[in-house]
Amino acid sequence: MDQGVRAPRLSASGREIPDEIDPALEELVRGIIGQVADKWTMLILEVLDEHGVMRFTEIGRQVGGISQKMLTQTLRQMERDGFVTRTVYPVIPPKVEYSLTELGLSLGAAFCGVWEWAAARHQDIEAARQKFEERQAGA
Amino acid sequence: MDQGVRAPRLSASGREIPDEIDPALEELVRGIIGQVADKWTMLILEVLDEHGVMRFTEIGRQVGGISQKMLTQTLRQMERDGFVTRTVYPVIPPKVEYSLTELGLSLGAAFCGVWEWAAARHQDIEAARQKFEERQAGA
DNA sequence: ACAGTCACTCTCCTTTTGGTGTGTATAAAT
DNA sequence: ATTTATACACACCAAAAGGAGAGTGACTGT
Repeated sequence: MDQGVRAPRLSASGREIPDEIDPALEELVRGIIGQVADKWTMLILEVLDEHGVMRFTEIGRQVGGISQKMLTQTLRQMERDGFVTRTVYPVIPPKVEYSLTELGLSLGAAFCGVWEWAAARHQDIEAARQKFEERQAGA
Repeated sequence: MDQGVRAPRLSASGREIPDEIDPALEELVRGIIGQVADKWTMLILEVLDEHGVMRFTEIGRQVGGISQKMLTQTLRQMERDGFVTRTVYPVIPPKVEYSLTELGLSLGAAFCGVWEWAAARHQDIEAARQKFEERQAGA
C-alpha cells in the first residue's frame, strides 16, 4: 500500500497530485465538469466568445442545429452558473442580449486548450480509428 | 455584415479566429470534443493518468460508481480513439492491463486546464447559483 | 384586418443513455 | 465438489435527453 507515501507524487502528465483530495471538493468539481463539459454549453461558449454580445436567435443560427428548447435550457443553465449575463429589453417584439461574464470568459480560455488539442490531434485519432478497425477486421 | 473583414479577428478571450474555418474540420473537431467531453472518459483518463498501468476492476474501483458495462464501453472507445493501450494476458483468470498512450497523455494534459479551472473557480459558480436563486425568489 | 417578429413555453414523441442482472470459461483455492 | 476470481458479452428495462411543432403576447408594417 502506498497510502503512507509523503513525497509529492506526480501524475504521468506531470500534474501534481495532492495526497489529500477533499472528497467533497472532488465530487463538486466532478459535478461542475460534468455540466460544463456539455456539447451545447461548449458551442454556445464558443460563439459568444467569438461574437461578444448576441441575441437569442443569432446564437441559435451561429451554433447551428440546436433546438430552441436546448438553446433556452443551456443559456439558463449558463446564466445560473454565472457564465453569461442576460439583459432583457422591455420592448416589443422582445429583445434579449447575452454576453459572457468574466467567469464565462475564463472558462472559454480553459477550454481553449482542449479545443486546440482536438484541432491539433484529430488526425492521430482518425489514424487510430483506422488501425483499430483494421485490427478488428483481421481478428 | 462583417464578412469582408480582413484584419485577423480576436475572440474576447484572446484566441485568434481564422476567417476560414473548414466546416468539415469544424464538424470533426466538434464530434471529437463531444465524445471526449464525456463524464466517464474524463474520470478514467484521470485515474489512468495518476496510476499508470491498471487492470479492469482496479480502474472501476478508483473511478467509483461506474458499472462494468460503462467501464468496458468507455475503455473500448478510448482504445479505438488511441488513448489507451489494452494488453491481454492469456491466463486464467483473465488479466487485462490498460495504460495511456502518448495521445491519451496529451489529452489529459489538455484537460488539466479545465480541471484546474473548475477547482479554482467552483466557489464563483456556487456564489452565482446562490444569487441566481435569490433573484428567482425575489422575482 | 392581418400576417410577421422575437423569445420564449409547453406538450408530445423518439432516441439515447446507462443500470442491473445473468451467463461464460477455467484454474486455483477451500 | 463447490466456490471464487477476472473480464467481459448480452438482453432487458427505466430514465433522461433532446427534437418537432404549436401556442403566446403585444406591437409594427401593409
